[in-house]
Amino acid sequence: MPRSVGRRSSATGSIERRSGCAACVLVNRSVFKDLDPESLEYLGAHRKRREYRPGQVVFAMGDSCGGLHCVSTGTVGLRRLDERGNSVLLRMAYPGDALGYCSMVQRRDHLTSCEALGPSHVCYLEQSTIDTLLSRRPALASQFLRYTTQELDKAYQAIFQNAVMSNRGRFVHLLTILAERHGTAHGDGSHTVTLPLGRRDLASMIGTRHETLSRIISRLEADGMARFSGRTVHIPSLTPLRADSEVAGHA
Amino acid sequence: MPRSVGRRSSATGSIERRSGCAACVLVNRSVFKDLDPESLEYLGAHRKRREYRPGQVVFAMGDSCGGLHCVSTGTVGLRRLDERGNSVLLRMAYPGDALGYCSMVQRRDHLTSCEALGPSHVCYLEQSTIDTLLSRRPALASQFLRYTTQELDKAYQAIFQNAVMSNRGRFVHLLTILAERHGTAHGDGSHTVTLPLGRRDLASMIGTRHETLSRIISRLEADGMARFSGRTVHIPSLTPLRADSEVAGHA
DNA sequence: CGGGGGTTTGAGTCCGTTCAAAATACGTGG
DNA sequence: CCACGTATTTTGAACGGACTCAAACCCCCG
Repeated sequence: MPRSVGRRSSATGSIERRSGCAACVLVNRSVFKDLDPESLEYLGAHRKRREYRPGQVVFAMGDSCGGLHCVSTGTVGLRRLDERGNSVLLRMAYPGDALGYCSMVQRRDHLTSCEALGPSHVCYLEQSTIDTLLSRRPALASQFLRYTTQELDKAYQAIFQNAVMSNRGRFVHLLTILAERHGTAHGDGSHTVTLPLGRRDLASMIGTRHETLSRIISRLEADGMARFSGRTVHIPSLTPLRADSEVAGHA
Repeated sequence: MPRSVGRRSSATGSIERRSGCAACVLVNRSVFKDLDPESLEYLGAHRKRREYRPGQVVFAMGDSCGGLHCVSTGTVGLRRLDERGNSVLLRMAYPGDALGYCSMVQRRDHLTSCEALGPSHVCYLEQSTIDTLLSRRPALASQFLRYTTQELDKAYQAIFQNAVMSNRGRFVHLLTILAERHGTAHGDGSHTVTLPLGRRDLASMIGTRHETLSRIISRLEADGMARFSGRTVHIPSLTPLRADSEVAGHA
């Protein structure tokens, strides 16, 4: 059972300086962003904050959902599995993102599992805490609604692009997104990206096999669009990548 | 501009017998299902109900979103297009389903277009009407939240299946879903389905070309799993279809 | 009877998958 | 620090599937 840090305000990380969730909320743009100080205080007093190492499981498919998770630092992934061992990384979540809200709202067991992709901190909020806050602050429900509809739009966009783009186009598109999140830009417009995922998970995100992804990567290198070395990618320029994912028809 | 029927309670259809949305709400399970009679009355008084013929557009991508649409009768489709003429049918909606709520919640123009797939009735509710109701009945926000999270779960499930299943598996799966909605069961376990879509849209829903879909259909007929004649499908038994979509690995 | 859209079929090519093996990176313990 | 075992990634070859382009077909409607 996660316990650890709790509400101690004199803890190590700089994020612990301020009590509760105030620090998170200020730097990020979570669903709690417009909450008043009193509610934030309440939230901070009732959260359980826990550290996760890469690969560690936050919750698993089939687990009962007793509340809401919220990413504080790091990167986590939502994964779905089936009986035959297929694994797909459905979504990546970053500080401020909520996790497990579908199951919480519907009072149902988790349909996806969640694991840390890098060193991360994830907070946990009991269902009762959220319910109390929702009844006291109706505006919070609107924020949740805004958040879920944004995610829904993203999901539909992903479905559309999966239907319309080629494997290569999908990967190039994924690469540009990852570059924005995990890349550092250099003066000459080139970027260096440290991917938070292995080949298998990258392949699952574009709906193909890791062998196929390897060949796609080879071709990208042959075209001079990127150089791959393990999880490190060097991209001379994002422009041709974006152009590629725009044009890339179905085959 | 849609106008027409409005609040007249002595109109033609049987659904018009009861005033307002009460009839819709009772038979279906819309987001308004648990609303009190007074609110339903308010809703019914402020809705604009309109009839659509097959192919007619309810709203289009880029249109400003001034409120919420709700399917009353029939079947409608949500479609997304891109610059190069690609068209994907993202979702089908049935009586009780809400449309355009993402754009309404986010106060943004529509990202998808919506058109009637068969003869349909769709109601329109002004943003202000929904806002008033939301402020008077906070429980309505919870219902919306439940609805959007359900749709989000469906979307993720679709992404997962697109990533994991073959074209044939995806189509068989789609076929079983359409059979449940649009099929009539016979005594011997066979079903007759009248598809509400043409081949092109069917193909777009599984992310392939209509030529490829034609060949998939040929193979299904060769396997004796279904007989196709235009938009009419006869399915001897759903059992082998379900088994097929379970097993069908990626290729 | 002649469009015109939608659907099916055909041939060729490319792409993606499978199975298998080699190469590389990684973590552990000696 | 190196050796080792393990997991991941890359590459190869063969097969099947899917895409493109194109033509024929069908059906509904004017």
